[in-house]
Amino acid sequence: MSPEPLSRPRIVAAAIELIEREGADAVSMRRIAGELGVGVMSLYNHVPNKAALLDAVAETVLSEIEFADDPDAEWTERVRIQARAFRQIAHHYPRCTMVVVSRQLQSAAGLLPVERALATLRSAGFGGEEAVRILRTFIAYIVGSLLREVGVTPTFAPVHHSQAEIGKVDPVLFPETSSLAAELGACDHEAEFEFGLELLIRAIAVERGRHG
Amino acid sequence: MSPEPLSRPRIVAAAIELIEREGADAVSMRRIAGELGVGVMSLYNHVPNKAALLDAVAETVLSEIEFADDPDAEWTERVRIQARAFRQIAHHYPRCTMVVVSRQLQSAAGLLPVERALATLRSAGFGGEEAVRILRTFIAYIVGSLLREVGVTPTFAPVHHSQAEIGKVDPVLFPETSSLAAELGACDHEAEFEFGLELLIRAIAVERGRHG
DNA sequence: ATTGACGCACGTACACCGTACGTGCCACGC
DNA sequence: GCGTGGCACGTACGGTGTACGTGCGTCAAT
Repeated sequence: MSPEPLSRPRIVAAAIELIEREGADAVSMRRIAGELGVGVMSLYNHVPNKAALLDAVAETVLSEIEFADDPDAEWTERVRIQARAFRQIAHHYPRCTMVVVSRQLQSAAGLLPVERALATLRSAGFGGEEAVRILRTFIAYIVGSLLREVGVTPTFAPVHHSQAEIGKVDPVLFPETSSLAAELGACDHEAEFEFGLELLIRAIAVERGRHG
Repeated sequence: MSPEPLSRPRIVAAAIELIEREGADAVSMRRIAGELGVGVMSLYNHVPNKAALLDAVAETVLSEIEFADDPDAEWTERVRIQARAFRQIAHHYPRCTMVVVSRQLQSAAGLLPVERALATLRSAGFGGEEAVRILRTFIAYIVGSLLREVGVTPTFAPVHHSQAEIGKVDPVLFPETSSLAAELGACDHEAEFEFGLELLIRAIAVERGRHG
């Protein structure tokens, strides 16, 4: 079937493709082996186990985000760009997003965005402790936004049917929720993301103005 | 073993206890049945399947968060309190947090916090669309924070060993990361959470002052 | 050229998983 | 007294991750 030799990158690529095509639940070692036209146990010559394979998936996805950093730009613009770069994950690999977010990796791929962000913040004049704090705040916001965007978090990212679903809430028990059904049922993820991002950036800008 | 009759709440409680004791991966229908001293298939008389059981777990955990809302307080304080209430989850049910966050539920338990938050924001004078936007921003931040807190997100919530781990990063490839190893290795989750929360609340307060 | 070792694809086997289905008990309404 | 329905339970099937053994191809040293 495939003349090229089995290899770790080929296995990871097959896993990513499978996740995007059929969802993370569909991933099994047998399934991946099938995709590659290969025996199941052959995979274990290149990957120690399934958990490590999923880590590799996360790492690969993470390493593919494209940073277009301009060191001469305002730090606010640089932060914006880095945050948006992260959000690309949800676009390029929507079904992998949960995998990426739900495993913690201490590999280089996971560290590089951290390094960039810290460098940006430090060069903007923030202290070390401050930079770490700000970074953590942004990551929390970004991770939470991605989860909503890929439809995993309970706040009405319309999974394409919720328009109908949402009308069902009892208007006397949940007056606000039901009167805002239209707004809750629709979600322009990009606008939503930008809104919170801008909010955070502005808040941090005034923070910096106050004591530094 | 247990004279009390099997029931859905007893099953859910056993599942929660098991998750907290051994982690979400340890959950299996057989395992839960074992905990209850009961045959596996008996569970299916009360719960349609495992996914529904996990939904029930999420719903139960969510329904146990305690809101101490004071309708007379400033909206900023009310938002603070509601956000902190959510964070209780990570304290009371740390290992369940991922389960809660990773399933979207449209049940009453999931809707009640939404309703409360919307009511608070509307009564503070925000428009409908605005309120929904702000709510989504807060939820993104809170969810992201919880994930970091329960040690699932790749930004160095010290899993209790990372102090050692973190020293390992190459100082020439990752100068900032390695020079800030101490700050990255430690994390006062409460302070961290409060920092971002305050940032968001202040930002929204000025937002409101500007056009409404 | 022969042999040895090693890398790697693969099959088999095992323990565990979710759950469809059938069986039997027991407590209730008629 | 008798049906009936709810519920606990056992068995069984198709799926999972992976430990282990086997055999083949290639390359190194003799």
